[in-house]
Amino acid sequence: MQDLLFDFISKYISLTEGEKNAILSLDIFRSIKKGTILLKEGQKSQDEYFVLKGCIRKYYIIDGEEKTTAFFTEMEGLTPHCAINNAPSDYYVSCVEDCVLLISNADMGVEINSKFPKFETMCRILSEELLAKQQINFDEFKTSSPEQRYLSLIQKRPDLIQRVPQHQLASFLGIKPQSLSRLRARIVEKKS
Amino acid sequence: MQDLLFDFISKYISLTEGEKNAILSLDIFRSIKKGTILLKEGQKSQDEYFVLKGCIRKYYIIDGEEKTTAFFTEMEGLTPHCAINNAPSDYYVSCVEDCVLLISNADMGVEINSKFPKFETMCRILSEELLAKQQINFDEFKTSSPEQRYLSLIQKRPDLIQRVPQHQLASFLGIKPQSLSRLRARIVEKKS
DNA sequence: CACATTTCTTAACTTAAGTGAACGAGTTAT
DNA sequence: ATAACTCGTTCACTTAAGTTAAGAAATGTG
Repeated sequence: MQDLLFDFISKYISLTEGEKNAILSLDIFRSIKKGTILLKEGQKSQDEYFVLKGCIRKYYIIDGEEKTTAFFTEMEGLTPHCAINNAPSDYYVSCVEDCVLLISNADMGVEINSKFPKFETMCRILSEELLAKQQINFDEFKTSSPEQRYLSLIQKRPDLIQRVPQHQLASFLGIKPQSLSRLRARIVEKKS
Repeated sequence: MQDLLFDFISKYISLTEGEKNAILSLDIFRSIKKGTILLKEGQKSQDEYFVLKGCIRKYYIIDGEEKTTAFFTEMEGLTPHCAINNAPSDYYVSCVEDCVLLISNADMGVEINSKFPKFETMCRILSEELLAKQQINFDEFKTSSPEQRYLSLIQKRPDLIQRVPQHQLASFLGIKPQSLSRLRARIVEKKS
């Protein structure tokens, strides 16, 4: 499981054995059961999550309804807004499946960044990459219809459709579960 | 105009006179006329844009139609995806108004980051902040209707509604210009 | 100034998403 | 084993966005 992490890091920077040990000594690997809520609305937390295995989701509760806005799977990380500005969280984070996560906090980040400057370089590159990806996703979302979004999701993240409940996918696509059902039926209809 | 930049930077890190001069010596201030296209689809460019004054917009041309997905105004920066992965750009960037911009490129970034490590720290913090803001925006977009989005835009960026043409705002809100007109009429109707 | 172009609005019609309700299948709890 | 709950689907109905077209207002150009 550690290899997964170091393989990922090696795409960005090279680590010595000493540096690897320094990271391992932080002891931030966590195995977490499906359904566990990692962060609740209103809560203040410094924790950041990086998924080594499994899937976590971010959701709001608006007028009593769950609105899922993002999923994070293998080698994707979530830094909640509340960890940055130290304000109460607006949303929840929970495990869609049994997970292995890296759970780090800002203090550890500061410590490791000051010890290993190249770590900061990696974090900056990662943020910039993620930001660019995020912007492309947002652009695609804005410029397409729910049906197009669903078809594109089938292409780009086919695993999500399997591992995530439909009603969570629906709000991820910006629509209601009933609309997703109908939309799927419409697509099947068209094919035939 | 330089003070605008240094005031902004001072929110994140403190600069010595020497460092300020090093930045000024890069000579990256540019005055640009309204309507100028800074980046075209298909073009490869390393340039990054930071708005000191004015407004730039990012748009796609899909099936012959302009789809505006983002505006950047004072103290906001755009690092096009093509500048990161060195691939042809998917979109256009143009000036909505006469602008004063900082136009930098990746090489200059590398140079200044290696000379002044604290600059890299600022860039990382800026990316992370921007990423978090971006995610909140995306979440809001997903969880609300076009009408709610428009009302929220009036609250959060009232200037945009004044300085940007309606049809560009429409695609920014994820709808057609005609729908925005109708939606506005509907809101006025409700008020009375 | 007059002409062309762009921008915004309105209208009628079509299409798709939201809403409320009901149903069956599968799961969990008692 | 039965009851309670969740989840996905379907249906009928409502509401709003997409589409096509037309015209008015504002802007830019020769």
